[in-house]
Amino acid sequence: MVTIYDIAAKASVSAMTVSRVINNTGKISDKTRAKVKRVMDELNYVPNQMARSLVLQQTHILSLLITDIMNPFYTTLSRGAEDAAIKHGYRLLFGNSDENVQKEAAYINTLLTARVDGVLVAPAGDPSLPHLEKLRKHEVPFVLIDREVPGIECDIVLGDSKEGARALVEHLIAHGHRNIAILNGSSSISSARLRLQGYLEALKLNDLPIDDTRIYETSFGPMNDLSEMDRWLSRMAPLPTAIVAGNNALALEIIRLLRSKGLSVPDDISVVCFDDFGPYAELDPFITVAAQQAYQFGYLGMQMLIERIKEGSDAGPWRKIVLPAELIVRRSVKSV
Amino acid sequence: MVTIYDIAAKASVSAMTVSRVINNTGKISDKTRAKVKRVMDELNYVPNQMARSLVLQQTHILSLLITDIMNPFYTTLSRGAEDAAIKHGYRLLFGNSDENVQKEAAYINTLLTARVDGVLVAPAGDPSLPHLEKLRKHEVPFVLIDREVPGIECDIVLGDSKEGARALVEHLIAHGHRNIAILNGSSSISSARLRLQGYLEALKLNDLPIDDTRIYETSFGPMNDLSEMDRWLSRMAPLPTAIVAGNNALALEIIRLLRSKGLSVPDDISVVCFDDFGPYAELDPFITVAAQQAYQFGYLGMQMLIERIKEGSDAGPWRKIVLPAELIVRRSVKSV
DNA sequence: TATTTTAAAGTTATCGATAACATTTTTATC
DNA sequence: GATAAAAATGTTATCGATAACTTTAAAATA
Repeated sequence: MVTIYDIAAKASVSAMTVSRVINNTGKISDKTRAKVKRVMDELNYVPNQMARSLVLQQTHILSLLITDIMNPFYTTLSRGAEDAAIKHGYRLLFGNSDENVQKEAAYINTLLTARVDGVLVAPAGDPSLPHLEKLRKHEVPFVLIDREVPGIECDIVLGDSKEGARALVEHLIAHGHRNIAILNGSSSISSARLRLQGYLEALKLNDLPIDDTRIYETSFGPMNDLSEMDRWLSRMAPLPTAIVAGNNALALEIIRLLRSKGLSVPDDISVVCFDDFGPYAELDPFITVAAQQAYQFGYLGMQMLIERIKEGSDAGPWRKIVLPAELIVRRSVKSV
Repeated sequence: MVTIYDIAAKASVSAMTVSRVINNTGKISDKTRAKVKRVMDELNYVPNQMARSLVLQQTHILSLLITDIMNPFYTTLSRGAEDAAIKHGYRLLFGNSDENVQKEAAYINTLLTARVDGVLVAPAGDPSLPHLEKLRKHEVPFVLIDREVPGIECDIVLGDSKEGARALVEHLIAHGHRNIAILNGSSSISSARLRLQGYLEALKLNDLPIDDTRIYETSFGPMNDLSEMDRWLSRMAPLPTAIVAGNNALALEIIRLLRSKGLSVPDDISVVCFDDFGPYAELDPFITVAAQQAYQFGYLGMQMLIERIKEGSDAGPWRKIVLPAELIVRRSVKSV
């Protein structure tokens, strides 16, 4: 491993001079600079970021912790976050919690030992509170995306889940649906709660009855037990004419389930959901969705995080960005 | 920031004793161990990985460098790689080169300064050679996935691109197609070259003519210029009855283009492609594909990388794993 | 009880860089 | 040409941990 001392020796200067050349600090004669640079090239020198970080007390690494790397909402969000991070000269450490609070906790411990400069987190849910408090205690700046966690004050980028859900349900009602079920994520997740609220409000405003058997909660993740979902469907008599899915992954699952039972979407049951399918919407622009601005979630969140890091302790008040969702009407809703 | 010295002072022991407690090394009395642990808890101590890495000369961080984080082939692969890395106690730094050699180069420089223990790379193409040589020169173990790079010998996980492409073309021929075009990735990418070879061989074996105007090369990435692709289509008279897309992203693009021109898939033109669509195949199981074992690419590649790191210099010969592709017949091919 | 052995600590140097201060060299000014 | 000012370079301490060696205390043996 080539170090600045090797460079220094071969160029007959001190290590400090080499450091100055590398960082372009202090005053150095052109002759010395050229000589040092030549030796650095010859020896293929690469600075050691560990050593640097140890002295400087900052790593210039940020982290993005998402809950499902297979979900296009999060991959698109990742692109936004990465673009913003790179633009400001940071590197990005990705993590994937799989909607699992334990995995998330382990990941945050790792980030703490790695001394990352900041974290952009889509928390697994309300039980993420202790980890976030741990970050706070260790003074690691963080910004939440997509989900609020009661008990923690911080910068946050949210989608307008309630309004988006309302729009989806109103759309169904406008197409004559009266018997609308909702397949949602866990109520320990703020966005799921708000989507349920939007659903309930829309029903109330249209004087439709609320029926608890038509509300089903499971994981937003992609690995649900379809047989349980199946039992839920069976419990409903009559079947709903439309189902609102709390996110895109759930929409795919319910559609798969319905098809496996010989039911057609939308001929037998209409399905709408939160979040679009990224480039895969092209596959067959089929499902009517409340599309969120995934890229912006990542980009704006990362930007806030970096600003917060640069401000340091003289920080302003917490900021909250709420991005609207856009209803994209496709072919998964039938008029009844 | 709490350090082992703070712990040491408060527990009235030396820093070395604290270090021993943390790492469970050396001999320590139960009483001392308990006391140190208590103080560590009280002060919320978290070890500094930078300092540790500096001494130990290893970071326990691995990196996965992919070319398109939005592509389900790579996100699925990422899951496999992550699972294998975590299983062996490593952390994973993700990177996204966007099929861009410059971006890849920058990323590899970063990895070098971060002193990661190893890298799993899906190289942007043959021009990635210099970066890989740089890794080699700095003795950073790496494993290639999905794409070979002439000039570099290393462990590698590949898909059987030639055979997969042949199977796709044979499938088309079996359905009566005689006029088959190919929309492929850049010929600077080994897998694209092999897919073209498979295509050509299948045509030859079936005594079909080869027509250069029916072969079009662009980027595997998701941001192609459709107008140029459009001009390619226009140059072909008559239009092909079927198109083989070199990967899933290209399939989506050509389908979008065809639809925008009022052409239907498969009624007017059949389309098949390499790589499946992950969970989005559920959206509408529509396109006939040669599906690769994406998860295994990541899992096996990461496993090889970790073995290579642990073996150290007494390494065995380079290993090459070739995973077959599976033809999944759906509804994007019409018999003619 | 004296001596050896083992257990349980402590000291010092080191990893590779940079900050802060110190010194030497060069250039400018009178 | 002497002196001050500025430019260029060097020295030392430090970041937070661990390895290698050393010392001290306790237990085992003669």
